[in-house]
Amino acid sequence: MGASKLDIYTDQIIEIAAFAKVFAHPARVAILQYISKQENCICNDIVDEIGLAQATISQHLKVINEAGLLKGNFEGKSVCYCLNTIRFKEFQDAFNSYFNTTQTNCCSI
Amino acid sequence: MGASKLDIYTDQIIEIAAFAKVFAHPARVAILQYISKQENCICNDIVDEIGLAQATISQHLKVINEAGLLKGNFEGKSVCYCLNTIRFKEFQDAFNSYFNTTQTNCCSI
DNA sequence: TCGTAATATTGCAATATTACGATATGAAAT
DNA sequence: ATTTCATATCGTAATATTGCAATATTACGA
Repeated sequence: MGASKLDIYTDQIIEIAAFAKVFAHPARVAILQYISKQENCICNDIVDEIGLAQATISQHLKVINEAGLLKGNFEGKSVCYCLNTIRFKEFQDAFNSYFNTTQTNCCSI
Repeated sequence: MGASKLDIYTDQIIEIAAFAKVFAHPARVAILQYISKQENCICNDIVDEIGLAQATISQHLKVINEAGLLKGNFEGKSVCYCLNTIRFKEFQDAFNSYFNTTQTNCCSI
């Protein structure tokens, strides 16, 4: 096979995995970090910064956008991609919620 | 292609991506959650709980273990896998550190 | 020692991801 | 209107991941 069996997991677990997937590639981690630092973030800047082809960056941006992590002006020549900080905080909260409820020790070795 | 270009990223970014990859599959998220709840966690219990084949679970456990997230008794018939809470906390701290330094807003749309 | 129970490894098929060149699109400038 | 610039999409090749059956390993008990 190769496809994930999604029907056997709870919604919370699927959400965490989906969130983690966004960060599971260094290009996307780097892109998010870069976007948060810039006043005006257009794709070509990111291309120069990260060192991947424009098509590849655009593809990663799509993944980030589909996760709801972008906002801004998507039209015209001077696109301004920005981090959706509210959504970003949702990610952080979901991770922390998962981490904080998954720390019980089961044995003392 | 298909392989990641790792040489163009900082160590922090590669670490975050590697950490996220562990959680990027619902089976591993579920396994970690399950392990943390049990007194004695042996693989067969997990197989029954998660609903994947024993070989598949074992494979996911290997990924989790290679990330340093397991500890316990790995020998004999009655293995006891436990969550390495110290390492787990390292993951949480790395994520939070990344999240907290990546929240600056770049435009006000 | 032999069998058994529990877990790991191997090999393979199906699918997903990553990367990039080529091309399309869309808005602004000329 | 045409060109230009910035970004998106398409097509495709390379690689990675997921899942499982079959088999190997390993420790314990009879």
